[in-house]
Amino acid sequence: MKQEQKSELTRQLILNESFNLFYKHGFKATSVDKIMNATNLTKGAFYHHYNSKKELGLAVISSNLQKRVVDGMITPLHQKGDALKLLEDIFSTRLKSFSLEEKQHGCPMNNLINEIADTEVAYQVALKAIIDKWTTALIELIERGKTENTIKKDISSKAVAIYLISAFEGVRGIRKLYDDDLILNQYISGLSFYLKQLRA
Amino acid sequence: MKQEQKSELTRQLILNESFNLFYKHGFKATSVDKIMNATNLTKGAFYHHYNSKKELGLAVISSNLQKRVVDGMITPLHQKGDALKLLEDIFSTRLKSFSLEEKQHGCPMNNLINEIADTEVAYQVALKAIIDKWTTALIELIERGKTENTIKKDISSKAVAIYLISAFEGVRGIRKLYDDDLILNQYISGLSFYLKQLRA
DNA sequence: TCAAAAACATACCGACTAGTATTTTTTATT
DNA sequence: AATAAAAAATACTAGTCGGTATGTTTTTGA
Repeated sequence: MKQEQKSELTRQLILNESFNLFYKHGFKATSVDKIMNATNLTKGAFYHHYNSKKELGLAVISSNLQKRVVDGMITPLHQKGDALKLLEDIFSTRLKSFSLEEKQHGCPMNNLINEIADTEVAYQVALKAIIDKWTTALIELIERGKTENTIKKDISSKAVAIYLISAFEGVRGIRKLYDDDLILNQYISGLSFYLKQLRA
Repeated sequence: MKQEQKSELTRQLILNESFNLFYKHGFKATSVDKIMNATNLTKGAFYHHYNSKKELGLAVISSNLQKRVVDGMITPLHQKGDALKLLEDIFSTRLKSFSLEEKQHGCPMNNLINEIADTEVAYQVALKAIIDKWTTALIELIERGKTENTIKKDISSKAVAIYLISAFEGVRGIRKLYDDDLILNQYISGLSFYLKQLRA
């Protein structure tokens, strides 16, 4: 195999195992040793491809984490159809589709935001980039709804976007405390009412 | 000084310094050594009063953390006056009143929820107790609004409570990513619209 | 084929971790 | 004042942490 390909493959392996371990045990609680143990490689390999754990954290955020949010929450926003219905579908369907593990461990992005965003500006910037992307896409869809006369024109698209994201990330944290989905159903019910009120 | 009083004073000192350090640097990143350094006492004193770091964590949650939420978000709910106005005041006023540090470091409870709630059932239970208290108090106020005909009767009080808490905790995390209050203003605007729609 | 470079392995470093064992100091009781 | 008990200090353990230095193996290009 070509050297470059092999390198890329190793980096991807490290990234994926890191993402999983960061998600399950948190960033600080996951050591480089544990990550490399999961890859069946050694520390020497790690520090050949990355200069520090911090650099790895940033790479996980801007590749794995970003892709996850884009695929799950942003790309679906570009579908055709009634804007409000789309919003309700995406936010509630995604929540319902989560595995038990994903419910217990919450949102990988929100976890990182709350664990490490206030320890390093670099983490802040990387995570902000994802939230900004998400916000922008939401605003676009809400604006479309306004031009199509399905969404009230006197509300702030950005305020709605922020409120939607906040509630979604918030409930994914709170769900960690419970061992059933009641709280998610309450959230969905609350979301549903909220979106209804936005209809023109 | 009486022995019992001194003991209690020391425990309080440890609890308060722990809360501050957990808040600023996270639970895992705060070692027992660092805590005891902040108290100007030694490790021997710590393990005389607490059996483990985990026990300390639980004590911080059910004393400092609980008190903070009760004082800041629950007790104010029992005031007289229009229920919806009360809700808007409490959720937005509190947000605006936060210091720069409190904006940068987010919500102490939400931080812990996202950092350690999925690592130990005991943490889950302790944190859940706070959220349940908060939810119950919110539901009571919303129910009062219904009986006073200021809040629509066909909405689920619990769903509204959960949605309010979720959005509040969510935005406190997201605010960490930014260095200004724009996001908070967007949230407040979103909240304001949401509450308006609940009015009977 | 051969040397340079890249990929990875091994062994190690000093700093830090939660927790323990033991001793000294302070307080309370008689 | 003597004694016991509580509070706190000191010194330590075995293990983990991120990171480095230096090997060995594999791949590459001439």
